[in-house]
Amino acid sequence: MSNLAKKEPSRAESLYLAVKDMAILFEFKPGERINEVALARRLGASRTPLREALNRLVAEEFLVLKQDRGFFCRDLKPREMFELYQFRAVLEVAAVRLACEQATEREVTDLAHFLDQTGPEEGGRSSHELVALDEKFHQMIMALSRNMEMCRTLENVNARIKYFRWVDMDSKRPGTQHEHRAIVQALMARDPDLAAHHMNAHIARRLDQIAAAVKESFSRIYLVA
Amino acid sequence: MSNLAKKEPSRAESLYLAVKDMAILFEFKPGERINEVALARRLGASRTPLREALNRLVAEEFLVLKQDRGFFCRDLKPREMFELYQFRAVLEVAAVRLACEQATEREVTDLAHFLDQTGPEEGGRSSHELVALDEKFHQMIMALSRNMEMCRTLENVNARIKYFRWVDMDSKRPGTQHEHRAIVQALMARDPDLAAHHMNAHIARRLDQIAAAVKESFSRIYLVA
DNA sequence: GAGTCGGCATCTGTATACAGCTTTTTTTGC
DNA sequence: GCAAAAAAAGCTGTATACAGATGCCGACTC
Repeated sequence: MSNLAKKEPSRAESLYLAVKDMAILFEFKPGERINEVALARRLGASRTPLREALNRLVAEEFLVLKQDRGFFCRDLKPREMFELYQFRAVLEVAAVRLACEQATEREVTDLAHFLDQTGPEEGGRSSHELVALDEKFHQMIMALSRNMEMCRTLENVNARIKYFRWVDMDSKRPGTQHEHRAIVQALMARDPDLAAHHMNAHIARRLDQIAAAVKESFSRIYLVA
Repeated sequence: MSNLAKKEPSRAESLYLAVKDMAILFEFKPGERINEVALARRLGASRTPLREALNRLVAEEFLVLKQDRGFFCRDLKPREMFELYQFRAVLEVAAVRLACEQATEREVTDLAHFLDQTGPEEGGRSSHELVALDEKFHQMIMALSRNMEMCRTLENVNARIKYFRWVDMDSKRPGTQHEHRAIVQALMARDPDLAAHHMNAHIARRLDQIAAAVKESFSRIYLVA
């Protein structure tokens, strides 16, 4: 039939995905050293492809590599989380401005539809699901900016703050949906300044809760263990 | 004396730096396949640490990895260059706004001093030197934003467009210094909107020259060979 | 003469072996 | 009994070997 049949990914590739997930979930504790031999055995591969995966994750800032001492999990520093949130705000504000120029009518109405379907408020969803939906909404706007580079960077930032967002999402914050709707309305009106204003308020609102949420993150990370 | 003596970097680390430089200089032609055995021999190492370096560069988008076919040099696509320039503008506009709030008086005057020392206009410098100075100026502002994550991302973007900037710098554009000065003055006045305006104009001015500069880049890349 | 098949050369992807550095444990000196 | 030194264990960083995939080239077919 098809020789388009997707060939299965290399060991290094699947290890990369697996270890990245583990890093996102903080299955490695902050600052913890990663034992290559043990991890390779656990994941059923040898050290060579594992190390290639680990090197990619160093470049993406999920891990840190120390000379002759090996790979370590990144730290979880409040300051770093703050900067990532700030970065996210910068990216998304720029994105929504560009989207005001670039998006087609169809795309904007699709976005509004997406909001409708995900319901007015949480509706019994887990925080993982809620974050996934929230992230999806924001990624859709980023896509409308037509800038793949910014899109890729936002994905990286999102992955690095995801754990944190799960925690943050649990300390309930109503009105998210409402804020999203304000953004879409500004987008429909093709008003970049207004859209940017709403987007910035939406994200910046969380900035001052960061210290508390980092504390909470720590306790969860170590409770799981 | 000191046991702080910096221990020399690992093979993988120095290979990473060496190959990154080669990628920046487009010593690999766009789309070209990289022969690991040949490159490893040329750089005096074995394939294992070289592949670790190459994997890092894939994560940084200097190279592309194709299943069972190896590592390839990134393409040089006008669209991609456009997006990177746009991204750079977004980052730097945000940075200068933050700098208006965050920078100390001392830092701003240092910045002005830096401009003075680098002279009114080029003064017989090579385009490599001019780009280095220009980049330095912009990185100094980025540092004033106090956001390390954005700083790191800007470094990556700059590295990826550096070749392109060398070419662009050659097709002389006077007034750079003047524009820089306008940015610093707005910064001194702590006027974020004005500073952002100047920064954006400064970078955006190049956006429409991109198609031409990419063409020119191609011819240079292949002439060197 | 164009196209296809088969075999050969080349190269990548992975496992494994080993040297050297780090960390831990044990031993020694006081 | 404690601290420092020495030895042992463990782990990383790199080289090398090998299996499997890809791409090339010539022979054969129509």
